[in-house]
Amino acid sequence: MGNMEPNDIPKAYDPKEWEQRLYQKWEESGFFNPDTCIEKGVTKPDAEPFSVLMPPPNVTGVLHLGHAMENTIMDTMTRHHRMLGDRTLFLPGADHAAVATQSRVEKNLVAAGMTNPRQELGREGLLEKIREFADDSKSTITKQVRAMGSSCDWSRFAYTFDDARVLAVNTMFKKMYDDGLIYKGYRVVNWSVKGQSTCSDDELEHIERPATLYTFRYSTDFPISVATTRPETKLGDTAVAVHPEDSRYRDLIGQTFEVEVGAAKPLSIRIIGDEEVDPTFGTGAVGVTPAHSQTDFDIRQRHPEIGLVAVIGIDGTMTAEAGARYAGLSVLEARETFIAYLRENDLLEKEEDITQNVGTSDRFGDVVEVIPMEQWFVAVNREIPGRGKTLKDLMREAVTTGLDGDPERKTAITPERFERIYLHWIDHLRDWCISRQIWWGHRIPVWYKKPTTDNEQLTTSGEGETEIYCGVEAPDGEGWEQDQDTLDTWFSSGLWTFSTLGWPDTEASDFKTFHPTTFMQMGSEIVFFWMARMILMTSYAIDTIPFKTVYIHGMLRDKDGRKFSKSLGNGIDPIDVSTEYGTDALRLALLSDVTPGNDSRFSYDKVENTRNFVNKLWNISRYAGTMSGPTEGEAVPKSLSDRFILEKLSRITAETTGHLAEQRFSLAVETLRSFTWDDFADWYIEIHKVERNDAVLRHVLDTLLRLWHPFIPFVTEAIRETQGSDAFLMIARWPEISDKPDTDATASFGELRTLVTRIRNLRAVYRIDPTKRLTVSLSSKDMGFITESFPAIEKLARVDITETFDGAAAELVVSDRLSARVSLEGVIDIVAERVRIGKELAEAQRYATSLEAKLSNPSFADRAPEQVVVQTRGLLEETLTKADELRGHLTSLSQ
RNA sequence: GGGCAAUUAGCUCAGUUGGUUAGAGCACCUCGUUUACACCGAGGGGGUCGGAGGUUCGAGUCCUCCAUUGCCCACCA
Repeated sequence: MGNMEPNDIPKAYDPKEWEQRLYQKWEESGFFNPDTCIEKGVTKPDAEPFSVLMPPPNVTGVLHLGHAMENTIMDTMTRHHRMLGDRTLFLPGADHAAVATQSRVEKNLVAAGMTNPRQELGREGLLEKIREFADDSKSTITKQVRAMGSSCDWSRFAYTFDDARVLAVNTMFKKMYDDGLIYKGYRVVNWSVKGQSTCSDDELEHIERPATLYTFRYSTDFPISVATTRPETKLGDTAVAVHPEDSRYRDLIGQTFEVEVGAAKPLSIRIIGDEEVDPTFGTGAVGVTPAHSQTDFDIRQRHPEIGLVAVIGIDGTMTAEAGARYAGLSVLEARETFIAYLRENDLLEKEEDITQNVGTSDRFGDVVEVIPMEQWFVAVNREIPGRGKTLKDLMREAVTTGLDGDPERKTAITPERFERIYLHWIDHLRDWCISRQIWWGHRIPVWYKKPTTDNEQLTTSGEGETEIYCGVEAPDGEGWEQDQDTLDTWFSSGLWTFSTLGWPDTEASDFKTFHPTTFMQMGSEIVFFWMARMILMTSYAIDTIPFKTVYIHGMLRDKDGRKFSKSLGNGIDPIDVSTEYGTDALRLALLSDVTPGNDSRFSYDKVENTRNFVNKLWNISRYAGTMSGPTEGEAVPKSLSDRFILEKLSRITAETTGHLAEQRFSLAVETLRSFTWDDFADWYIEIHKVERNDAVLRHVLDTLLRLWHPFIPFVTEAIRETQGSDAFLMIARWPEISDKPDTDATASFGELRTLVTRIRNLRAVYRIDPTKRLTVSLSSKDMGFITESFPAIEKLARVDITETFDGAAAELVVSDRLSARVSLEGVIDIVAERVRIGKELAEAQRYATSLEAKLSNPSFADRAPEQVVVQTRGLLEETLTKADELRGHLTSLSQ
């Protein structure tokens, strides 16, 4: 496109005219790909690498505003670093999201009329359905990410479930298996009856609900009463735990009671002493159900002599172990039956209504049962062979001292407080159950070979006759059958920063160049799921950190502070917003008023505001487009306002650069916005209309477009194009920071600004006809600093500046060196003006008094730093001078 | 029960290491058909920075306690 004439350019920026086309041009240019940037000479081959991995969105559906915010953060960082000349990679991807996706597809199938999709379709059939859904959703997602303007390298797109990632997952599994860090064990796990699968502790959502706390005795001759909210599980009790020092029960410790509870066979309850029991709570005794309680299972680890009886089965009904009377009943039916039994036999001592938190499956929604099963686990407390440390140790080191005390291998967390939260979480971390019984996911790379059945002796002997093989690929030979289970989706997510870069090939060029990655961002709700697992996997397998910096953001809420949710129906599709207001406006709105780690609100008011800003920038460029003459030229300052705008520009360049380096996105946006609108548009451009220093105006605009580009890539690139440039702004260089401050210009221009504002204020106060030009005379000890700006002042304040004049006038004291007389002959009455000046004088006197008080305090002079004292003294002098002048004016007005 | 945040103008929020008389956007009031922009311009009103103590020459900023709201963790059986 050629250089557009200013009147060819529409008055309002229309995002629809530009966004798709610009994105396509960017993408086709290949500059999203760091290798292309080097080939085309945009980036030096030895440039510093910068890499950021997109947290892969789940292929469960469409993206929401939260994703839009994340993409904006990542893309802003990416574009900034690309402009800094770094070898920049923003790698996109998608997550197969095991449970989440399968449960979504199953729900859809049920809604479409199926009763039990797993049965009706079988493993392969269901997987096929899920694959179709995932592919569909993947393409929607990538379209949305493009629409957000994300400058990611699509040629490197990674999927957590593609061949390269399967290789990484299996390699990692085998490595951990060989190191004894992955084991198969019979332990209690969280079991979702509805989903027919395990879930990890972190996949539980604790929901508060009312419950009844029953206090009862197992039988009349049992010496201790215990309390529970889950009476039906008491059929699996094998012990009662008391505090070892509790005088009430101390003598009973070690005894075993056979108690008849109306089930098939009596319970065998042993009294044990355990430090964890709180003797002051309830009866001071705990009925121990090792099979159906995580903490009780832990008690059994400490007291292996007690039994383990599972009374709830995987279908959520009572087992035969619970006794004939209960077997087959649902837990609720069993509860009622057991309570009825206790009542009949006068064993129930107390019923209390309490609220309790129950763990529910965050995917399937049902209350999770704790059930003992054989599952695969990652051992977090086991020493890693040859390293003398556990996985937990590594996870701690990575964010505190750095791995092995090496600060180069330390991850910095923003905001810092999440470091403490993370460490606290590690303290409570148990072995991680990684096996799932769902089908959509990485199949556990373990194969079993049963012995040949003609040897009857072996089969019945029940001893280690099954061969086990763990490997990256299936073993050779006949008769091997792969483990039916799949892996927790976070297992593959944990490898994300390196499985995407070529690992396990540690010689892969991407891996060597871009790992550890530079920057990561994520929502606070995912820190434990994901950040912790990435750190675990990376420190274990590669002995380094996954990323150098992680920025944690809060949750995006609606304008009333509510979460966005399907059930509330308050969801907003980012694409709708960007279609209506433009992607740039959306991006700005998502970064505004946000502080790290805290939730933020999204409202259409905000987007409207940012849209208006984008339009303002557009019109600034339209104004610049009205200038004639060559676009090149040294930006030589010729006036005070030139010096001011250049000085301020270099200052905000430094500030913006600093804010970006510290991920203070909101401050960066605010800095740029305020400069663009308040300084550049409202003052400098208005002055340019009389001073016409085109070179400076163009220089400022050009620099400003670069500074804005990482935040609002589309409109800035569009402006670049209307200017007739054929070089992408996307690969332009980030502005240099100048190191020669011109602070004098800032102060002097401030006085000019105050002068103009004061005159405008006079007009408003006295309701002076806006079209009437006023006469003004200026006086100063040193007029030199402002004379060059007379035309500007005359235009901005609509005045004519003269030497002196007679007649009624308002006296304005601008500073200690500049004051003005504004002719008000026949415009205002003297009395009103005296009142106005009187007010101003009173204010100055009040301020002077407070400054004097401060200075006369002896300890202020003693203890405050020299600079502060001098500054305060200067302020006082200025204020006193001003007060003097005002007093003079007041006197002259009364004559 | 433990931990972590938040509490600043009517609303939504900034305020980097304690240092000029606390800011922005929206909303509000007054004025304006100035040739970049009404998705605009000019001017203005509005806050004892949740409460109470404390440290300091000086506190929105640091400490203690309290209140309210939110989040995270935790199977008081």
